[in-house]
Amino acid sequence: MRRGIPWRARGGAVDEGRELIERRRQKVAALRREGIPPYPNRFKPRHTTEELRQRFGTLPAEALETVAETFALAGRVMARRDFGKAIFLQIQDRKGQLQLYLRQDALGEVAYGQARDIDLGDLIGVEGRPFRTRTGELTLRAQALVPLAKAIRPLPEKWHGLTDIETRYRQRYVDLIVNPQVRELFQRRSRIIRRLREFFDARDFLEVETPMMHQIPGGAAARPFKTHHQALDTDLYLRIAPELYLKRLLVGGFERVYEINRNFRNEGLSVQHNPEFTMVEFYQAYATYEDLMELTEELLVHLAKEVLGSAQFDYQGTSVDLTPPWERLRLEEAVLKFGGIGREVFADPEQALAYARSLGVGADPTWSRGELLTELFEVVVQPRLHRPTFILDFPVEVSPLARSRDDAPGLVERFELYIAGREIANAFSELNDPEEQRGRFEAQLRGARDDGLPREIDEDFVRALEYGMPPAAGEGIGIDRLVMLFTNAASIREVILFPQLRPER
RNA sequence: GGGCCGCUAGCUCAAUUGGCAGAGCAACUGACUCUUAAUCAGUAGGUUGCAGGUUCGAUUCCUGCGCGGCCCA
Repeated sequence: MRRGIPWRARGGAVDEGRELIERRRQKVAALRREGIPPYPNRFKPRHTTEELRQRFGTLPAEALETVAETFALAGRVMARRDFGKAIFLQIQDRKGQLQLYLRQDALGEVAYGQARDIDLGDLIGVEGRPFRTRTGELTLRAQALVPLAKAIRPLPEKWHGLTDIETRYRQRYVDLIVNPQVRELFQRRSRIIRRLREFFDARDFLEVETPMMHQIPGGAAARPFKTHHQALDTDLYLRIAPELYLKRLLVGGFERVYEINRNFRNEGLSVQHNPEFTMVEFYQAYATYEDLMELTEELLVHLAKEVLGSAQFDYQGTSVDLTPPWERLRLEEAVLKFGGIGREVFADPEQALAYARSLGVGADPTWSRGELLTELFEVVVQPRLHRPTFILDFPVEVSPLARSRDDAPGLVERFELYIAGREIANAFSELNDPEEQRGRFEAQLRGARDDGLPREIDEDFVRALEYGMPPAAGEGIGIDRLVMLFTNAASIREVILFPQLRPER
């Protein structure tokens, strides 16, 4: 794995701190020699640091002295202050930290001698009674101590901690040990997803799981990851969207479904894009995109209040207010408004193309009006959509799965939700006319540029529509971006436990 | 893919114009039975991301590469 001179440490990712590690390995060997297992799994913690804090956090010292109960905690040693015949340790469990007090006269010489070999980062079990130190800190007076897992690598520095972004992502486990705010962020992410589930469950949606491996990638426009199934001797694609399967379920009679799961897109990485990302996608029969706008307002306000306690919060230095109703702006109107141009520009393809090129959009005459418009939108409008805004009525040629407007067949009943300049959601009234759907797919094939993307009509999806899909509306919400918003994270990598990075060398 | 920035001890960071690679924490030895970034005395720890070039001499200047960050496409 590591190349180069094999007989010397090279400060590589794996070999760093050889001496520090070697010293700790020797401690492990010493424990074994003394018959003390360094990695036992027998100790059962009966309490957490939080329980002690809740029960005794405000109890005065004298009252604490009368507590006869012993407590059993397990945790990681985060700090150590040694006084010769007494030691203070700070241990951390999933709920927080608590100080331990070890005395030679309480533990006995043998046990105390073993305790002196405890290193920062070790996992230990401890039993004892609580008391309050002279400085007022709630502390557990250790009566017995047991090693649970010896750490042979040192933790980062206690004061500055771990700040190197690359190491934080590559070794997220260390990040989580030493950076409490990171732990809290992922706890919040979990809470957001739990509330999301509750929201849909309460509205009689059925949570489902559809294939992650697709024979025909569909439901979105994106380059897929390709893989191969040996036994079937078939190429498969990691899904770029679950849409076509969820709509099959509408056909099957599940009138309200949702799925929270990963999508995979084989495209660039950025502060807003990770190759695998989590979406909630949901479909409701007999609803329109108008209904989903209201549902989305309700959902996000609900989540914000549950998770942040308010519909108003700070994001990256500016305040966001989710109080409905949110602005609704038609796509073309938005481009005209923010671009400061007249309607006539889009009446004339040449003028429109020239305008796009003047803004650095690499458009050419093969682009449809709709493609030009959506591209211009991204450049001219999107970065300036700070307040929550629904962008409505996209061109049909960029929305092959959406239902056309009854009054304007070139447009579809679709919205994208933007908050703080970021696309958060995408929804539409679903196209359920099988003939029209087939026509849209065929038009797509005809208009396909040679960009290396697999092009194939999902015949089974059309066949499903032919059985009759109830009129419906569906929506996808990017969970990672939502979590970014609710955790004030500037990069999507901050809200993904193990973001994709280039291989370490 | 392009531009800019970064990469020095396990961690966080210094190093003047190109002139002896350093500090704090962590570690190690010793002292200390109520500390809170404990304190005190001492010790050890480096292929300065990698490869090449310029130079008497390179952490420093140049080229290429790797990884990361930000911006752009």
